[in-house]
Amino acid sequence: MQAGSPKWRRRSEARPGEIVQAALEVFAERGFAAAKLDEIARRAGVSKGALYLYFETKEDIFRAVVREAVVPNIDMVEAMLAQATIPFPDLLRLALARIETVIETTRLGAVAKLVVGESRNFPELARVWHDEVVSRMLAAMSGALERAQMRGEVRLGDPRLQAFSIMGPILLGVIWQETFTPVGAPPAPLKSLVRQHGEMMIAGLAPRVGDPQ
Amino acid sequence: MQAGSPKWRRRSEARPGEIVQAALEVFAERGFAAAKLDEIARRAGVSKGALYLYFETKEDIFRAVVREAVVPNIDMVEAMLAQATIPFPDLLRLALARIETVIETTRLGAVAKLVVGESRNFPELARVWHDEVVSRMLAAMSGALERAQMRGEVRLGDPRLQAFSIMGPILLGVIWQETFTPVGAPPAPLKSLVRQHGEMMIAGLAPRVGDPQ
DNA sequence: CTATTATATGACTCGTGGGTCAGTTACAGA
DNA sequence: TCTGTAACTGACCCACGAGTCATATAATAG
Repeated sequence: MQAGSPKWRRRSEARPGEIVQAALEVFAERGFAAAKLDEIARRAGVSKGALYLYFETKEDIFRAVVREAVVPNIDMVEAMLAQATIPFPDLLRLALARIETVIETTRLGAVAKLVVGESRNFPELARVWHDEVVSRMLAAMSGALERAQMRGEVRLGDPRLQAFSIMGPILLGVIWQETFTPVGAPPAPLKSLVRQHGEMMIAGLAPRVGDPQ
Repeated sequence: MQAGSPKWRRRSEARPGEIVQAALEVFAERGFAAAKLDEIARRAGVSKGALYLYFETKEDIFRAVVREAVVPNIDMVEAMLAQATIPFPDLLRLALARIETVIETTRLGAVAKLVVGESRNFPELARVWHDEVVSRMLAAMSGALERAQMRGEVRLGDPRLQAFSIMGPILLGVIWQETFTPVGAPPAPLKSLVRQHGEMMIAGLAPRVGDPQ
């Protein structure tokens, strides 16, 4: 054994983050049940035992993945949608572009698919995802729509349902990409999908002639 | 032991269907990995060994579930969308109403969620679902849109992307119902969602003034 | 009634992987 | 250099559940 290179190093600061990062990859690739702790440990560059220095259980690691990987990205979009000074069509175009960027630069899609797939077995996780991600996004979007309705920029209707109409195709695109493209389906071109959908929604949401203020 | 009531009966005709039915329930509740063959057997009223008289493996049962539970419903919607004589807005309203009925009267939503969740571990299953369900639905919808564009009833644009815009919110509604409603989120009112989304899409798809034929 | 066979049982095997822990190593402080 | 201890290892344990098979029973034919 060479004296110069230690077998391992003590790095208690950096470990948790590295483990979460490795776990994100493995969970995204295999799903919760099929992800093996040995593989997470290997990719994080530690032994399996080391995982238990920082996390209680496999489920605990899963929770950390969801919280750390996603929640930070939501604040940004939320803040953007809260801006009241921009005409709705422009606001929608901006928000959609931002969402598109987040999807393309993070593993958000994979995590979303993961949460949906495992929600039955981990209801608490579904609750976290709902409260900290989906619900906030939907509330921000509904809020913007409601204000736009009051200004007469958007036709009257349940703003929550309108928000569903806006967000739905994006979810479909993400799920398509994560689920069907890997098995040979033609890819869902997220960029043009978001753009065309946005323009269609702007047209579909435009107030009808003769609508009351 | 009483002579009058046999411990079990030979019912080789009815078994496979009963097993598939039971498996659908258990898979929908637990996901593939967490579903136990013992429980499927119990709900089907047989022993675990009997499952292997009719199916090779657990995966085999999963496949049978997907094929039997869903595929028959697709033909109907596909045929409806192929009708060329109806003005597009009416056609869309009819098709959406039909889809809504299928979702409400079958476990299609649960199976969809299941396939999405397990697609990484069972790519062949994702392929079956894509080829026999999603792709066909999308093709039927795109076809109707393309014909409507040629008749000048719908604004020009990539019909496949327009189909994504139409189908996306429905998927979102279904996933919402299967994922978040069980953990305390407000339900996604599928009926009104579909209706409002349909009207919005009809408005958003209407040809712009001055568009070429 | 008896023999035969298809159908069904349930105790069993065995691979797998989450979780444990006795021992090892890095490193800080004296 | 010599501890003390926090950080880390990896062989091990054991619960779990998919899949097997020797045995048992229902149905059927002769």
